[in-house]
Amino acid sequence: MILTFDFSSHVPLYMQLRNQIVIAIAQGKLNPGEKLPTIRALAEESGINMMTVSKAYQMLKQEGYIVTDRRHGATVASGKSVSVSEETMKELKLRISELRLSGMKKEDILSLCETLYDQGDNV
Amino acid sequence: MILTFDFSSHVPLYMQLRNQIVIAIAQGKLNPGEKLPTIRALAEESGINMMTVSKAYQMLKQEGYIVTDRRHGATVASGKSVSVSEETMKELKLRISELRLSGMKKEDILSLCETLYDQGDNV
DNA sequence: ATTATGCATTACAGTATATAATACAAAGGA
DNA sequence: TCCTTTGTATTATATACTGTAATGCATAAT
Repeated sequence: MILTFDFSSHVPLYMQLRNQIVIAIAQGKLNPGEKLPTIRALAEESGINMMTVSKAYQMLKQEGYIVTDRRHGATVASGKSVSVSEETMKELKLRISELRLSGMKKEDILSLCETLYDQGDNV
Repeated sequence: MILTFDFSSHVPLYMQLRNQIVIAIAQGKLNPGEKLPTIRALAEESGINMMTVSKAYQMLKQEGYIVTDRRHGATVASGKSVSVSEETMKELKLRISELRLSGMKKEDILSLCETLYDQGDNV
């Protein structure tokens, strides 16, 4: 998994990391049961602090995306116990509104959404 | 236009205000050429600081959603000079990924997106 | 025993956020 | 002309968040 960070973004690093992992799971680049890098390894590899990575892992764990074991590290959760948050819906509505105001046609927006979804099908 | 703010959210107030105005424009609740409340009026009405409202207006102006006149206040921009930002695309991908991981079917997700889009058609 | 793991704690510096008070230039109304 | 309203700018302050750093702990496999 290739991780990229935008240090000038207003989105915190731990959130950027969390988001990339969520997308990676949805895209099948990380599969249920698969082990994630250890906090220390990911921190060193990415050049960001261990606690920052830990924050992302705690968030993913709390959301049900991963499970952690004090000994075996973190693994991708198997079930679909993830519930849709209120923020997810709000953000989706916002982004579709932005696309609409940019002049995109309805069909084009829906095609875009479909494409983004399909990227999770073992591309 | 009814404005609501979540003071416990990690999303800044000025961003919450900006988002609500963008959605209102997309939904046709604010039409091109229509006047927005003055900064002072909106601040007092919402109970948030004038400068916080000003930040939201400056952001909307910079993005091309509104135009401001030192005398006549702020009005909704007419043209579709708004361009899609990189963040918009990233967020859209993220939220669709989250919906997918929640177990929602592709058709349901696309239906949801369509519904959110259609809410801009003079509901 | 040793080691690696997630996790916790404490401290620190930097940045962002929100508020507050004050003021300014522009433009319309009285 | 004088006053008011407008967006905008400045300065200051308090608070919270973010990221880093160092250190340690309980757990469990080796």
